[in-house]
Amino acid sequence: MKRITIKDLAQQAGVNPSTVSRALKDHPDISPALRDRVKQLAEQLHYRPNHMAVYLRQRTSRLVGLVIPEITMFFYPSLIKGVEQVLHNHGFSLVMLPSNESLDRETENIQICFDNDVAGLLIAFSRETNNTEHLALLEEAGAPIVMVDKVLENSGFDAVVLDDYSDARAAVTHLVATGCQRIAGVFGNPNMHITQLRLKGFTDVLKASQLPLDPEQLLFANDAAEAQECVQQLLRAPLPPDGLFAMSDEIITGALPALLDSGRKIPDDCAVVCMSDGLLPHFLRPQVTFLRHDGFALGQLAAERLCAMIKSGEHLQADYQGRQIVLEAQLIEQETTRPLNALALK
Amino acid sequence: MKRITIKDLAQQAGVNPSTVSRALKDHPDISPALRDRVKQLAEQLHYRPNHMAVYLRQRTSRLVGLVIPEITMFFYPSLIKGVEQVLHNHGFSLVMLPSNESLDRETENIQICFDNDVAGLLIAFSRETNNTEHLALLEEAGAPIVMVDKVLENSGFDAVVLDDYSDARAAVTHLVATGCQRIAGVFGNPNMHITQLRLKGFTDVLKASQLPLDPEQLLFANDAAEAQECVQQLLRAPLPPDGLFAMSDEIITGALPALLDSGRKIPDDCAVVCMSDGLLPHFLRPQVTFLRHDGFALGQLAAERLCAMIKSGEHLQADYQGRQIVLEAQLIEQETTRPLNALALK
DNA sequence: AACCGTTGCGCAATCGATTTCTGTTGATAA
DNA sequence: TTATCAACAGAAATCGATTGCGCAACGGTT
Repeated sequence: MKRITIKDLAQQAGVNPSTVSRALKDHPDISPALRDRVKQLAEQLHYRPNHMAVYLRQRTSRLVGLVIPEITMFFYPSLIKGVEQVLHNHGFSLVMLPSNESLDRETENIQICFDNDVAGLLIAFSRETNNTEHLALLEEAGAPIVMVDKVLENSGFDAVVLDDYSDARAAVTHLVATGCQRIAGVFGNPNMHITQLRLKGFTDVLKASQLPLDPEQLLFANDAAEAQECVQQLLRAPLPPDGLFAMSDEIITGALPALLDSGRKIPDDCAVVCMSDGLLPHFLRPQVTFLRHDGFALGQLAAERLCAMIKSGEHLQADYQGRQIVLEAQLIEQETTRPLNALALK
Repeated sequence: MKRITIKDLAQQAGVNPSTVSRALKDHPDISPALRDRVKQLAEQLHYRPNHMAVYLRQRTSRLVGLVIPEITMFFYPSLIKGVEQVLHNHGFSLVMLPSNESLDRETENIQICFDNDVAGLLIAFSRETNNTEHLALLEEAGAPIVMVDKVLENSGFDAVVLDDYSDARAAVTHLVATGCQRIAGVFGNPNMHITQLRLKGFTDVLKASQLPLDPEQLLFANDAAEAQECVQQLLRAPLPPDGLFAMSDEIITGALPALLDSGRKIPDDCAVVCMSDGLLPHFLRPQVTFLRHDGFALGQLAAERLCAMIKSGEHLQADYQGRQIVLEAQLIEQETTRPLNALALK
């Protein structure tokens, strides 16, 4: 019940608390003999410094806030895992703060970070968020901030992202290359920056390929269930698609069952490609060709960057410019797209 | 950059810091006039009390530790979400501490909780854990502890669990009722208590039904990929199963593709049933009959119980006995098992 | 012998909020 | 008019760890 404090150690050792403090952190002022004696005593009594007291004194904790739009089974588990691993290696603990896709809640989460004197913040914005005003509180408090995955442009903060535009291009290009003529796209919430980028990648490829860009073939869904409905609707159209692009794990998880339920053969009736963390496609049947967006690696990168900033304090300089780190993706081909030489057969 | 403290308010208001403190928390000694003036000032200057200082003084934080074996896309996202929702409603923040299925790491996580003076702990044990000695540190510090999902028996701590034994029975019984004769089971790590309970449920039903219990039809897998291999192996046997029980989301995620890849028809060649959070089966094809284990509700229950303990302090009594809360599950029938009247047809 | 630098450690302030103990008003009752 | 008691607010201690400053003791220098 009773917690051992530095005073207890001091009393036991017959020295001043300040001396104990210095001994424990190898201050040169303390003689090796006393230092060892104190350390041994601390060991014996299972002394553990009270973080709260240290935080209070040093005005910063060993906590890092992770604010994400929502806790889902898609993508974020990987990201969280990557983040946590790196943070732990650097001696930080993770405070999980989901925003439930609400700006208000996101703002509140920032305040919680402030209240707890977090050493830094990792944030993926909700779909309601379109500026970074609510980060000012923490920024002014001197905490480093790294945006990850769902970011905003021109915010001045560091960003660790995927190349959403190019990666979407690559995915759609693959679909085009296999001979699709009417390609539909199912996207996440149109408010999100990553949706806009992926959508632009999608449309740019279709334009460049001189393929039809039917607005009715562009659908938006907030979750897997909505994506399922979207695709069902898509398939009822007089001219259904022969190629489908799914923007994310969440989308493909809804889209694929809808395709299968309609009795279509993949890829013969409709080829499919998506962007994915890479876990799910391994277990979906048929296995989907996808552009691998490694959430784990993204989380690691973001956390490493944040830890570097915490250590260096570089963000405190008046003229500090946020750095942007882009993680490369990888195309993983599966049987849901026709073989590339299908083109030659046409 | 500068943080507003209670001293700043005191200076501005021309009173003593202690008076400000009292005014802000509606102490009867403070006149309404002054109270309102101070509150307004606090509002104006965006005063936020420093949690660390409060923690230090009051010896308890608004942080709750959540220790789970691993961050995966299966089950835990739901659980975390449920936990977080309830904690947030009660004004607590969640510190995420994955153990990576390691007892050492789990022990370390407990220490981190102790160091941060958490108000309470929610824990799902790693598969290496078979006693609760490492919780003593926190217990002695007076923190309430609630075990959730992956628990140990006779530990004296509160437990919020599913009825693993009965639920497994129900699932297997359903399989038997639809006429399966050779039922195989794929389970998680055999070290886990929940595996043992579900395994016992499984075998008890087979025994009671006088069905063969071939040890080669009992397989254990640590993740979805291993489950996939297990089932592949199972299907190569001279007498392959006509019914399959998958213990969890993770298992079914590997098992189902293996079945499909073998070209089998479900349920005609092999009926399938699993235990699941209920999210995934909605998107798997074919849709699997499952016993729904609601992770979200489980997380909510556990967090509610913990918050109640934090408030009441009931766990501090010398003779406190941990309470057990069992969440009921629900059988969700799908096309992966034959219709029940198949029995009559035989 | 007077001086100086170094070593080794204690004193006390500090972080921000809370709380106990006091003390000072002003009002009311005697 | 004085005793008494609210109402109100300040001083100071407290939580645990850290740190600037001071200082004693000792060895070496001139």
